[in-house]
Amino acid sequence: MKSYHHGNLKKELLTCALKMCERDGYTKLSIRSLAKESNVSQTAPYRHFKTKEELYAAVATEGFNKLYKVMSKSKSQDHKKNLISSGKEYINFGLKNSNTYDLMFGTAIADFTKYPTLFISANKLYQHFRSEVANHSNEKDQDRIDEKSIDTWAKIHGLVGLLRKLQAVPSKVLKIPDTPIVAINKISKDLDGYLERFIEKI
Amino acid sequence: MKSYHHGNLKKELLTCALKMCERDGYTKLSIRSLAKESNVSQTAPYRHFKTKEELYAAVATEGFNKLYKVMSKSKSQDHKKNLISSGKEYINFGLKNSNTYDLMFGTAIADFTKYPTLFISANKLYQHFRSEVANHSNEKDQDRIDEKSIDTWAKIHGLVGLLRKLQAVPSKVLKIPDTPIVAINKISKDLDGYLERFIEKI
DNA sequence: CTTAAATGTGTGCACTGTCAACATTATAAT
DNA sequence: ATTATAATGTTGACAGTGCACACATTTAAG
Repeated sequence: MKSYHHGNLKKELLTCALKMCERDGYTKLSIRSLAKESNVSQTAPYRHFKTKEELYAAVATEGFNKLYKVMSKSKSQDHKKNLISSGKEYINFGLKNSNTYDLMFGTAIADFTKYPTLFISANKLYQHFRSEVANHSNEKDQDRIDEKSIDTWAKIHGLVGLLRKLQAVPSKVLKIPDTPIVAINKISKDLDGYLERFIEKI
Repeated sequence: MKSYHHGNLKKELLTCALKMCERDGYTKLSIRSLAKESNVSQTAPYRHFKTKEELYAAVATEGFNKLYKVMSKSKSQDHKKNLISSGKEYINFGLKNSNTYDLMFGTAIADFTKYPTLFISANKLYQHFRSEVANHSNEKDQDRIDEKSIDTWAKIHGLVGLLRKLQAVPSKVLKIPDTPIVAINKISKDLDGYLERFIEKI
């Protein structure tokens, strides 16, 4: 007994897309398969997302919100602890939700300022991160805080990129010497220690 | 007067793919359009690249080779100069050839160890980079050299990712305050100085 | 010289994003 | 309450995609 109008299709499409995207990667996510999974006709999603990129943007927005959530969990008085926790959560998110992470930082969405809600969510994340860096480094100069924030972000972001490469590789490759893979693997074995040393240097 | 057999199709396909990929991004690169651009039938490329991913891998390999080339240009006695030059070249490559860079480090090629030539090219690049880091930091402990290399690489790699986001954004966005965009823009304005400070800390 | 391998073409399948025409329902205006 | 309109759904079509198959032509090996 289903009615012609779904009632809450947009939300259902989004949660469905989120799931599919994370499971199979955003390149595999098609509007048609999404429609099928939501039991509507193949063009129904177009009433809610004008293009595929708009759908991507919606998924990415959700991703930023989730990341923001886990990164603002730690509310210790110890600023260093907060930053380390955030770093861990960030890396963890990037590794566990690697397909979504890709959507957030990759090239699927060429100019993310075209999607205001996405832009806002991304900014909110940065501001939180920035405030943590500011608190930890005890810096007052705004330009320096900005530089340190980008600095730290770039490094963690890059690290996620490299660690993800490691994940994809078959384990026997770890035995081949003089390879970035084995170097990254060493770090990944003691990620906590690495992070600690790294935050120390900020 | 063209003969049935092309003669050197594989090479032509590759250079053509390289060009198309850089111009339009690898997502727009299709085997069919590649075939058309090379004036062969739409399935001819399959004789040389079993799958699209294999084509991607070939393009990415070329990318690693090019990057290696520009990064090993500087052969100064001053190790710091070498490293800074490499860093600049790396970032420059990532920004100028951003679509190829994407192919090299993104998710288009899930497991790059599946393609031996690609794997080798990537390793060669890392080894060069690592030796520069080793020379500059005057470190002997192999594990530390590895950590520092990955460390530095991650940061530059992450920086490229962030800078590319900046490139895509319309310039008026730079006026919106409290945005990572403006922070990144500040760094990009004085990339040389930033790099100098950053290498110093290694 | 024959035969196998390499490299080309053509056809077809299932899938994709997107559009236009149309059906149904919810909502706002009278 | 009735009606116009906007929102939201469906169907069908178009051009483009990756790839598999059968077939043609050329090259190279025996």
